[in-house]
Amino acid sequence: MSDRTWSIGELAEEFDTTLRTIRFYEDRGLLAPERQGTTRIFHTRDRVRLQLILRGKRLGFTLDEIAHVINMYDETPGERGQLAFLIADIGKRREALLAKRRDLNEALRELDDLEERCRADLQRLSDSR
Amino acid sequence: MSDRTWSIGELAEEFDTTLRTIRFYEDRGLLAPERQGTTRIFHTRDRVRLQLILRGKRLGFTLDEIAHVINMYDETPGERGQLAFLIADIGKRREALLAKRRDLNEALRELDDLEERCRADLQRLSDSR
DNA sequence: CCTTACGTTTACGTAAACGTCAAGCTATGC
DNA sequence: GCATAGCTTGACGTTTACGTAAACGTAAGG
Repeated sequence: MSDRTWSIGELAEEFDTTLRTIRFYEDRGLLAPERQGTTRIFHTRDRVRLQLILRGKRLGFTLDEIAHVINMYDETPGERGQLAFLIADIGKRREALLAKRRDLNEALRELDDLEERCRADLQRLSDSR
Repeated sequence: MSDRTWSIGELAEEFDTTLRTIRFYEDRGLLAPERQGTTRIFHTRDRVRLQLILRGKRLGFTLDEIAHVINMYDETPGERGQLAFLIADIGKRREALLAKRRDLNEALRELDDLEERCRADLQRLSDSR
């Protein structure tokens, strides 16, 4: 597909992060952009990985957890046993995400309750005048 | 309601956290348990707050953000202007949670895709033998 | 009376995730 | 030909969220 490439600055701007952060992710082995001399060249593949990383961060995962998941997407092994392991791993990851979604939905419900109470309070203020 | 109380150790065990963590939250003003002498006595109110804090953490919010939200639940002001502010604030919080849920659902979808690919690979391995 | 369990404060340590210089290379426009 | 913009690698600093150790208080049980 798109064989466009990006500089580190372009990616930082696009995803509202910093050069330092992107370099840090490379240091941690989460990214491995091409090099032309010393300069980093990011391909679509790297871009996608960066998006995965940042999304993981927004969801409160650590970089280690994120690295784990990213490698799941990467290594897609051909061997039988490894595939079984991977599928089991996917199950665990899904459970973690679902747990998070339960937390999230609960928080949303409570927020709705709070707003309702606020609106009721406002109504009462209007009525009593 | 329940006028039961808890020791710091009981709460730590129940929510699978540590004494240090709970004390730290008190230090940061997120909890303010009763004192009998120097010993902390936690009431239902404190317990609920602790649950809120831990859930917030699981969702990747900072303690500052969590403090903000907790205070929203607490201060429920009676005045008109403050109520309007609070409602606006609730809107922002909700948007943050919804954004997080979008991220989450996307991650879940991709995980499903990956699993499907794995199962297809397994199937192919079985077929070719 | 002494241990054991549970609690307390104080204070320094630490891991994660970057921020912030410093010092230097490189390519392009004027 | 030189300033400017953007990139590079160190290396030390900072914030957040606790961990950990020291030194001590308190209440119950054998």
